[in-house]
Amino acid sequence: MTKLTTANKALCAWFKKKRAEFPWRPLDLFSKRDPYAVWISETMLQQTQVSAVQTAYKKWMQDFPTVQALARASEDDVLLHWQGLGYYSRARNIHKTAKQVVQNGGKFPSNRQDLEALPGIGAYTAGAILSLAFHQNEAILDGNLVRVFSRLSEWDFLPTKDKAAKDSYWEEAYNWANAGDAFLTNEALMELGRTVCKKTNPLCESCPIQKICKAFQNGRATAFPPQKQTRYVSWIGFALAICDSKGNFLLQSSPQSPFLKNQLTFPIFEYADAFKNIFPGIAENVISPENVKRFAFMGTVEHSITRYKIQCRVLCVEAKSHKGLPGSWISKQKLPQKIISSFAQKIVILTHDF
DNA sequence: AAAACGGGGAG
DNA sequence: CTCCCAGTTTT
Repeated sequence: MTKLTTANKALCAWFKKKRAEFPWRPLDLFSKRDPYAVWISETMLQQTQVSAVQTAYKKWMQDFPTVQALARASEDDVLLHWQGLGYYSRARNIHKTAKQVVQNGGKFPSNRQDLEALPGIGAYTAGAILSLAFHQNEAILDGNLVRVFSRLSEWDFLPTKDKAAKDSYWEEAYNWANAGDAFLTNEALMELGRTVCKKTNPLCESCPIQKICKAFQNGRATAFPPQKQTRYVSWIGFALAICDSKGNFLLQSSPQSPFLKNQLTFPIFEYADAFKNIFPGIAENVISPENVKRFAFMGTVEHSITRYKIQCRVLCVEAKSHKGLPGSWISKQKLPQKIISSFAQKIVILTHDF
């Protein structure tokens, strides 16, 4: 019995005993899971913390219980179910893939290549579906496993460093997947990373695989994996909430914005002088001064989107006519269902006093 | 290889 | 306030 096999047994025993209950986890640990449910939960969990996903997942599965039901739904409805999770391209890709899967007979592919050809399914999600749903010994690699592997071997590099680095991590992931039942091992490794082998304050004394962990033995767990530097960018600008006399608001996608590029929001601009109390000249790119009936500054919205720290002044404008104002005119009551992002929702609130 | 993509929550 | 989190796609 190899060292890894022994460690894997300890890991899985720990997982069976200590695992948390989640809506996407089957009561019977050994049952094969519905590939559709695995796909939805694993995609929701990408870059999103477990606690934030639970409510959205339950509602989703209630309203779209099968891939067929999802394929039939409207894009607006799908996005609405994704509200609050962020990375909305994930929802659009899911919708696309659902239609594709139904088109092809409603069965999910059961091999890596065909799965990864589907929109929104990459190496991680494909491995998750193959192992958790089909019980194949396929590997996964996510942030949790990277942290665990980095500490086990004291690897001072991330898989994003270069191809060799990526190959090392995936090779380790396959070693684990083949050490026992991958459907157990994969989830156990993620659970270990989430609850024990944490980024900060790791609980090494309760770790079931501390015997094979180099970083633990050297008391250097928190030195791994190496830190990646993120730099934040401050973004100052304003949003135009343009309405007509009946209370319809103009929504556009704002391609010149560095964020929320492909979704319906208020026109937004980066503008260093956004805090001057005048009608900003740049607003005239959207609406001509002759078409302005009245306008008012409503306040400032603060929000973070990926690396951008946003300070956004909100300017409400009543237009005399729709002429020369392309986009979608949405009634005030329907704004909350048409606007997906939390950022734009904050703007909606400020328009109430206009 | 690097940047883009969202939001909530922990510390 | 800063930082992190069950990745994928595009540039």
